[in-house]
Amino acid sequence: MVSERALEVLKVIVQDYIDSKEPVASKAIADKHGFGVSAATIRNDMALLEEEELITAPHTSAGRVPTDKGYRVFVDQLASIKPLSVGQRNAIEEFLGHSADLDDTLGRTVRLLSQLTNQVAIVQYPSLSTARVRHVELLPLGPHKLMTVLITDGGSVDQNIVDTPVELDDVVVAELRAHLNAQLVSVAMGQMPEKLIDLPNTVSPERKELVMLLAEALGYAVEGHRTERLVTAGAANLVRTEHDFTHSVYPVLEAIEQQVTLLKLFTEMQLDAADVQVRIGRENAGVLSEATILASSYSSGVDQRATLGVVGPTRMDYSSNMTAVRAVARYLSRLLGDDDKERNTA
Amino acid sequence: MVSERALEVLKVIVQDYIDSKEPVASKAIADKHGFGVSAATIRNDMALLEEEELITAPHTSAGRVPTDKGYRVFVDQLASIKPLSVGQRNAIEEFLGHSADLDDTLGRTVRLLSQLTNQVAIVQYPSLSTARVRHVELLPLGPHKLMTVLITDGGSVDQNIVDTPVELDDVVVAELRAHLNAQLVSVAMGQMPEKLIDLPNTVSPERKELVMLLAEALGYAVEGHRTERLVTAGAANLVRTEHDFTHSVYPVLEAIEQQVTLLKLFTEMQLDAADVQVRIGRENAGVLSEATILASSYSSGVDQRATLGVVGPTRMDYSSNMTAVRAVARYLSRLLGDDDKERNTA
DNA sequence: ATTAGCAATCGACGGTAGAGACTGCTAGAA
DNA sequence: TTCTAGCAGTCTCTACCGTCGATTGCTAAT
Repeated sequence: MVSERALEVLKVIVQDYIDSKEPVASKAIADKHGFGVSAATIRNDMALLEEEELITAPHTSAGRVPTDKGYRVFVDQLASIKPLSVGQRNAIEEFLGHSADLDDTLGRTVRLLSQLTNQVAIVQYPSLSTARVRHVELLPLGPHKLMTVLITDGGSVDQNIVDTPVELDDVVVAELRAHLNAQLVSVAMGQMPEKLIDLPNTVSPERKELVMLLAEALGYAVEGHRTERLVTAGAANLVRTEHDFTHSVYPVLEAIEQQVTLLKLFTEMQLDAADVQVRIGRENAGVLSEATILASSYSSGVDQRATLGVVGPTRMDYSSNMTAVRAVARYLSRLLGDDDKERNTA
Repeated sequence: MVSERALEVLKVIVQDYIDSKEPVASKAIADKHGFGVSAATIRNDMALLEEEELITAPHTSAGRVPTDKGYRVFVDQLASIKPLSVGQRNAIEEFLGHSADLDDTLGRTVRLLSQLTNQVAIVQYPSLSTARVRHVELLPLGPHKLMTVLITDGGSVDQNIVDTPVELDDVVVAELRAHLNAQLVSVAMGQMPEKLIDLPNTVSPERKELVMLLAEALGYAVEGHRTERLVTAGAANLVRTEHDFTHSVYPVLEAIEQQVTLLKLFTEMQLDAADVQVRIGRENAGVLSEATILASSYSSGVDQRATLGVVGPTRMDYSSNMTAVRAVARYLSRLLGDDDKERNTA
């Protein structure tokens, strides 16, 4: 077991190393942070910490750097909570204002988070399988062209254009619209595929073909929403911190762009939705084994949770980044949640 | 003036350098590409080319690399047109299929272009100031909530949610919808702001306040479309080619993410809309002075042109990348153009 | 448990030497 | 003229050496 003071030493090592990017020496610790003991004593503690694999020395005559395990202990037990800086507060305030729709809101959020943390920020679109259809609209765009619009109670809107084989007048369109809404409103997105398959059977035979086309178009919209999606910002930040990676950041950037790895990770992490989750270095498999992921979940209405977070080198400012992620997640929840409440009372 | 053979030598230097990333030596040229002359003769030609500042030697005992000017001559006079490879053709074919709307189409396009060229790909949204309003829709989402939907003949759709101070029944909404369409359909997006300002004056006083809210919401949609936007893909590719930049690629990536630099550049280049435009190294001001931009314009319906292209190091495969950019631009024009034709005949 | 002192280890830096890669030049051949 | 062969000159690259400084781990004393 390591002593109380040894843990303090670990804390100082992590903080100094994050600051300076240089291995931290025993003398530097004794000088700067006193503890009332000499460098030799610090060295003994460091030997202990090394035995516990919490720190490691790049080579014999160098100071020590934290291991993944060391960062883990730091995050779990030692990190003090930094309040948001004035600049960060201002940035969040400025982020307020008109936001047109979900796309816009999430786009702003991800840029905000990237600016606050100086890392790559990632926001997952809410999984809409629990969202419900609020309204289906049909808009004639011409005698043979119809636009379907699918609106959910999450505030998302999707449209598709359908070429109709037969000419449609407004009366028919109005009938179809009424019928579709009667059938589909309040259906959860997760139930939509089966509902849509069944849809053609709910109309008279001569309408069947047409309704199949409409069901197909609505199916695309549903599909586009059930598919998990991410938005990212601040990829350049990863290049800035390139030296913290032993190999190239290329595969990391690629993984971020491909999304699939991160989506898997986010779904895993979301299982436990409490506060900010941290995955450090080798705790992540594959190309992300040199990176740290901070993530938190946010809610966009009842039962709809999604994840947001940042990706960066293991050598990052855990305290302030965790604060930022937490703040943005809460903020976004409030923004989307309030919106939702408003709608429910409306 | 440089001789015919000297130009051939330049061509070989460019091609070899692109391949090998190493300065090209006179002996290598004589060995591989014969010319029926000895390395000494090639050296004489190289001295000439150096005098013309088409090539340069990193140091005394090294081969030569092309200068920006050398690449320029290569592109203008020497580059042979490479047909698309089978793989590239397949990728483009595969890109066919259902594409839901403009966002989706451009998103696929930019990923396609990035894959074809292994560079950062960029697609500009069509400037919609010449697009016209096709339809305005009002959807009641509740007694105090209304969604406005603005559809243009470019196929783009924008929606906003409005909280109405008074309760609205379907009859009123239908009236408003009819009125808005009567006033706004066929108006060019460029004319919309003034039209919208005038809009409240076209209704009875008791409706005025409400219509002002609607006009504001529609205004956001118009604004969102007049604002130039870019989508990008393949940022990781820039990191892959990092060594071709003397300094960090960080500012380059940042400029791409910020968009503003590229938008300016694209607008400049679009002036002359013929074929693929190339800007090499120092021909670009600022942070892009070590990069090359290939761009071509595509049309999305009558009079609506926008730009698309790739950004990469000056040391890139001009022949195949120019072919790819050209092909994708034509392809996208056809995709959007055909769509438009269909609609016009419908 | 702590400390002072000291030997040992290793990276960083600078200088040197040799090998290898090209070029530029010169004198002569086609 | 145009080209070529040959050669000296220049520069990079690599390896090697030695020194310097930083830092540790150990030991013996407190």
